[in-house]
Amino acid sequence: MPSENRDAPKSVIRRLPIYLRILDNLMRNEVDVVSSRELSEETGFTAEQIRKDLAFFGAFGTRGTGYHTNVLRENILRIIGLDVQTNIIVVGAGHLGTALVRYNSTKNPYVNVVAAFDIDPEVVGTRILDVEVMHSSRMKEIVERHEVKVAVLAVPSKQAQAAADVIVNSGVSVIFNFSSIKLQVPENVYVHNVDLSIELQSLIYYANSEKNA
Amino acid sequence: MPSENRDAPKSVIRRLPIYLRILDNLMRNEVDVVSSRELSEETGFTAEQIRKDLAFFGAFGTRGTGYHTNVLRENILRIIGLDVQTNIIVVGAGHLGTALVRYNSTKNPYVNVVAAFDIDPEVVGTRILDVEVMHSSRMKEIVERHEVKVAVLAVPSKQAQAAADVIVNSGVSVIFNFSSIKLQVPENVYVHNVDLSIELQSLIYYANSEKNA
DNA sequence: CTGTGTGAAGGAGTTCACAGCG
DNA sequence: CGCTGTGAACTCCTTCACACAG
Repeated sequence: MPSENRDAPKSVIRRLPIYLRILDNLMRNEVDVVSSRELSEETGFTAEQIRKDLAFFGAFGTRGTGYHTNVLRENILRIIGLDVQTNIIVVGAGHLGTALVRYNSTKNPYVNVVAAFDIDPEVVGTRILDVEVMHSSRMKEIVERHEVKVAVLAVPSKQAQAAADVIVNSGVSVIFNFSSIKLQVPENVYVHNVDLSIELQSLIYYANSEKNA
Repeated sequence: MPSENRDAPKSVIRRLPIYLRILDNLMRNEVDVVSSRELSEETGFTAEQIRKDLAFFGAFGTRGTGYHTNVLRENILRIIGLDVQTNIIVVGAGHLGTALVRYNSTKNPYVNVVAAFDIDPEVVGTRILDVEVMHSSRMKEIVERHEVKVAVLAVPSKQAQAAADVIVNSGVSVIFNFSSIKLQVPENVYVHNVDLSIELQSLIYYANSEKNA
């Protein structure tokens, strides 16, 4: 019986929140039990893969029946660490940063945006929804007070490394980086890059190879 | 000698635009030649992997020397299909959509945002930078006139499937989807999903497993 | 003698096939 | 029987090791 000891494949961790969203929906519709086959239809992943993913962390299902929606949901919440509200900050209150504050405040359950940061006096002191935009010099104070775990980084590339340094110095160990530079960070800091230009450019390859129907 | 016949691994296609950006920088700095080792230092990928990626499409390098920056750049542009400007549209002119229009207009070379679309009378007729926000009913006309290849979809989840239907009907075959639902599209349409909630949630797993230094 | 191009070996993740429990 | 849990086979990609061209 495998447990949470062996470190989980990244691919599995990426899929867990997808299962979670479906389970949230099923809960709302008061569906008590769900099979890997049904999850397969919702997600597009194969049923075997879903069973393997879930079995990696333990045996949550009932043979012959399926998975109890709430049991599975609780377990996934616990595995990811979403059973307690997670505090995050957004660094950079430009257009993208602002959109990300709004997005995570309204569309992302389980996370709480405690503050946004910028260095532009024009925006410091303003609010995005009910989130205050503070000067970056206050980051450490806020991170410590709210035990912030994750920083979303959305500043222009030229300022990205400096902003990352401030983030690391504040004690945050996970950075969700939207800038297009490779951040230099200590080993114990985990950086996840999403580069929208790069992703769009690689899509163009597929747009151009669409000769076949 | 492998050529562009065998269909390229997705992993390779994802990395090509990263090489491209570095080559653009080298061109600006008038660096004529670059080795796989130097590209490795910039990207974090191993030198062998970079050579394999590039060799997949042909032998662009010079043994004992490295790659000629401009030759390699031209080849990558041609492989991806960025040697001609690519026209895209952004569907949804809310906060995220607006940020994406701005982002791609200013930060993404090689692509041209020809229009944004929405159905809210409040925003139809306004401009984001110099990009006009049009009613979705005009999408087909614009797509045909400008031979639009890619649509960026950033509307609320509830409207996402309807918007995707309009996009598909307009003749666009590649959708960059920021909504959190699984779009139902014909087989010949390629959908690339980026779900910011999901990605952030999976990051929280790593934030919580950071016990080790 | 340097750095590319590439077969061979290795590793990670997915699919298959089925044993086993409710 | 039905659906989960899981070893085994397989596929895809990465790393290794080295031949070979400039």
